[in-house]
Amino acid sequence: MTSHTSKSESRPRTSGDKRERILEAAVDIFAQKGYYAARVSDVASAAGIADGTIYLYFKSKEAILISLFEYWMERIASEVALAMDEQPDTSGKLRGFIRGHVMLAERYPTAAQVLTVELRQSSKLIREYRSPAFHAYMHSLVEMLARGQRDGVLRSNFEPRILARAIFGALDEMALSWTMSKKRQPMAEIAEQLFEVFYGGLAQTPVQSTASRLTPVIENIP
Amino acid sequence: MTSHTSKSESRPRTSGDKRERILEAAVDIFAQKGYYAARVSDVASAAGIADGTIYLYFKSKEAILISLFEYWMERIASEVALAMDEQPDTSGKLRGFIRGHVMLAERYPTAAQVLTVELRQSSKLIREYRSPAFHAYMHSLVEMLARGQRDGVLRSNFEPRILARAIFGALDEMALSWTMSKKRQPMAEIAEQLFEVFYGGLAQTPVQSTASRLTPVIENIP
Amino acid sequence: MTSHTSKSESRPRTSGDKRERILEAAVDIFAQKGYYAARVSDVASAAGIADGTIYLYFKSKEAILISLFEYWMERIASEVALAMDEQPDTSGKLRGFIRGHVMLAERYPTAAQVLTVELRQSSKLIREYRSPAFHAYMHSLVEMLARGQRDGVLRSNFEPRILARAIFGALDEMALSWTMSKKRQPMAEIAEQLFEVFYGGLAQTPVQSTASRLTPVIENIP
Amino acid sequence: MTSHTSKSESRPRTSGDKRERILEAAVDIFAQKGYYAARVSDVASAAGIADGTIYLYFKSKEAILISLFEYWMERIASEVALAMDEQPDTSGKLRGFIRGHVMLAERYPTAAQVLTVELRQSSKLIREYRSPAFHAYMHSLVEMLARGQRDGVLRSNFEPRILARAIFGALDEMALSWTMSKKRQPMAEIAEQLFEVFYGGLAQTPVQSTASRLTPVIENIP
DNA sequence: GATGAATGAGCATTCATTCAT
DNA sequence: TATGAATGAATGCTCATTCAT
Repeated sequence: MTSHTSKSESRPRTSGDKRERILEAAVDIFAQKGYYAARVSDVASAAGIADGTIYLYFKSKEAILISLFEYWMERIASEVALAMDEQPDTSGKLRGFIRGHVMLAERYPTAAQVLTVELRQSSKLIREYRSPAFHAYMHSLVEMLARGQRDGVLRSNFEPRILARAIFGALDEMALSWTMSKKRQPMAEIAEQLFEVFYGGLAQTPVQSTASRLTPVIENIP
Repeated sequence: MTSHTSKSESRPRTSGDKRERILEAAVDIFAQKGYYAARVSDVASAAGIADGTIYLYFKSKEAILISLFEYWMERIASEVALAMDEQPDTSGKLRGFIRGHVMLAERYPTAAQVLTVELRQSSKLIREYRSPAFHAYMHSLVEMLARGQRDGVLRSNFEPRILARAIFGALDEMALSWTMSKKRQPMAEIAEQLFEVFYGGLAQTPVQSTASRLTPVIENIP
Repeated sequence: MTSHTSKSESRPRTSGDKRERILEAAVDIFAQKGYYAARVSDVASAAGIADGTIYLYFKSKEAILISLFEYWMERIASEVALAMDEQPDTSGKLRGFIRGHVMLAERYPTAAQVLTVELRQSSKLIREYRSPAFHAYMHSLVEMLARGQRDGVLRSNFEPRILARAIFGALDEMALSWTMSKKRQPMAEIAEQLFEVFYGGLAQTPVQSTASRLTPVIENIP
Repeated sequence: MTSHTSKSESRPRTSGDKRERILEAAVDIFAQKGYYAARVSDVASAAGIADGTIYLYFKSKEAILISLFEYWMERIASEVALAMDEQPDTSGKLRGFIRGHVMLAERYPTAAQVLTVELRQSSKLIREYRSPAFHAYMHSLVEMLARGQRDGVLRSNFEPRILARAIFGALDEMALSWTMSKKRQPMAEIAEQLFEVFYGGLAQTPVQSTASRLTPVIENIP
């Protein structure tokens, strides 16, 4: 996925692997018109190929959407995995996770739009299709929270699966409202606010944002 | 909207105001099949009326979806407004807000499904249509957070508009994953976990869930 | 049919026999929108009555069109019959016929429009329905031409049925193009030109239009 | 356009350019059922193609009618132009014009039926659409009459535009009533009668059809 | 592989007509 | 008589998918 993915304009692409060109074109077209309003022929001409050629690479229109979902969820999953791996402690891992997710949306707005808006509509996708990449994504978040609890860094009065989902929902909504808004605030700032609130709520010892803190020690006193 | 709204089965209804019957039928049908897959005639027969009669009450299929959105956003908005009004302090208001939203989804699962899944798809709705009820909903949340900050109860290092959106995203995702899951955990429990995390992250003095706390006093020391 | 028949505007009528009000409204509406594009409810509201009431007076939408046709063909037939009866000789009768037809169109343009344009479309009307009034109209013209031939005033080298039809076609087209045109020339002038050409072509001794003529005297010679 | 165009039966055609096949099928179907009663799928199956294929060649059902009109008006226009060009004098040109028009109707009765009956109905066609071919047709007739007047062959007491329209109306009606009638008289005879009447009425010196006459001499006396 | 003409199932919407009041 | 809410049959057009070239 090259940088021109984020262009909402849809001129024919003439280089690169065909399957990838179709996916790139599809992101743009789906983001512009929405999945249902988008025609397969729109995607084809944006990709600079014939309509029929689409079907040499994808089983159906919906298969394009699913592939798109998998492709981007993998990117997000690996992005957040990387960000988490770089950090030794739970605090850093959560910050990395949030930043990773949210800043990928900043880098690829059209993709973010498709993921947040269009994906919820396809009954097949949401109801029947179980995405491996999405599960990997959720799993790494759940695991991180659970480990934090085991290590005593995070409180034990929440269920990791619930909170992981809530965090995902918050991040997803952030990405959505950000792509929809006109005046876009830097995602790094948004990510920091979210991190502080979530970590503050999840941790035994909440961070004190920028200021130095004495409280942690005391906090552990029951 | 009576309790049978939540039935996913679609036997013809034979009583009540016709416009309302259409809306009730539409929730069921849209939840079952998804908005795009649902046919107008499905809605009509679920409502026990002729296809053409739909158009005496709604301009188009999409108008049904919009009406549905408004109807339920108003319910959610008034539900959370009520729950907040009953509580004097920010803590109680936030808890009421979260519980109000999430438990309405528990009571009306099909409606929740339509709101969380189907509504994101209609380009008109999300992109062009600006819902008064949704804005009222967001506004009350933003205001509550802002007041909490002014009162010194909440930290000042977050922007109410950002966090309000994040909370909404989390609640929306909770409603979505809850309606999708097989074994449904009581929403009250989920709500409590979310409340504690969010309030813990937002407040100057985080709650200590069940246990007694000494920390608050100390927390205010910079 | 009162003079406001010719108004293309369609405000509700509130007086007069209901059946007649429906016909008056129908002429206006059909002339404005065309028969197929016109809704029965348009006619009803232009007539100031409820939709269903139409069906107390007419069997169907098409029945309105047929009644309209009969009503106006009778008017045209009686108009031209009157004009012919006032004249003793073939020449005068033909002039009366032409003037009668064409000037009725001038007086009732919307009716003329419906008769010339809309009537040809209804397959039932043209193909299955045989109008008594239209036949009466054609018959009087055929008879007049035949009598002219028997009297030796008109040439014998044409078939009255053929020429009657041709004259009707010419007059019908005159009415049509007149109602369609912006700058409308007085029908009296048009009628005179048509009369002179037709009579000139049909008569043993053609008229000499504006110039002084000696021929009239001769015309009467068998 | 091959000769089977005139068959009113509508068996699927399997050869020839597809656009032309659609037009041929449409003439038959429209003549049989009328434009409004005809379904697009009727035309498609008569043309031996799928419904959707129609829309690869025509924008809409109405576009077929318009194309039909243009196609046939061009044929008529070129037919009468040819017939007129072959004749040196006004008399011969008028005869050629009348014969050309009327005998084309004899050769292509279904097309004649569609042109005379169905075309008046489409509001777009008659009211909004201005046909180039129809104007060319009328123009050549008007010019011929005007030239006749300038040359002193035709009388000057008529307006070419008016009489051209009247002649067209007469010919159109001839075509219509001929296609509607059971026992069809040869169009050549009809054409001759019309020619004699019209030329007799238009000319300074009318033709003396078959029999010798003495009147002409007298006629010329002012 | 690539094409793009052809396919034909599918559906929102209209509107003449009915009938309970 | 008069109403007008309700009906439901009818259809032009779209567009994902196929397949002969």
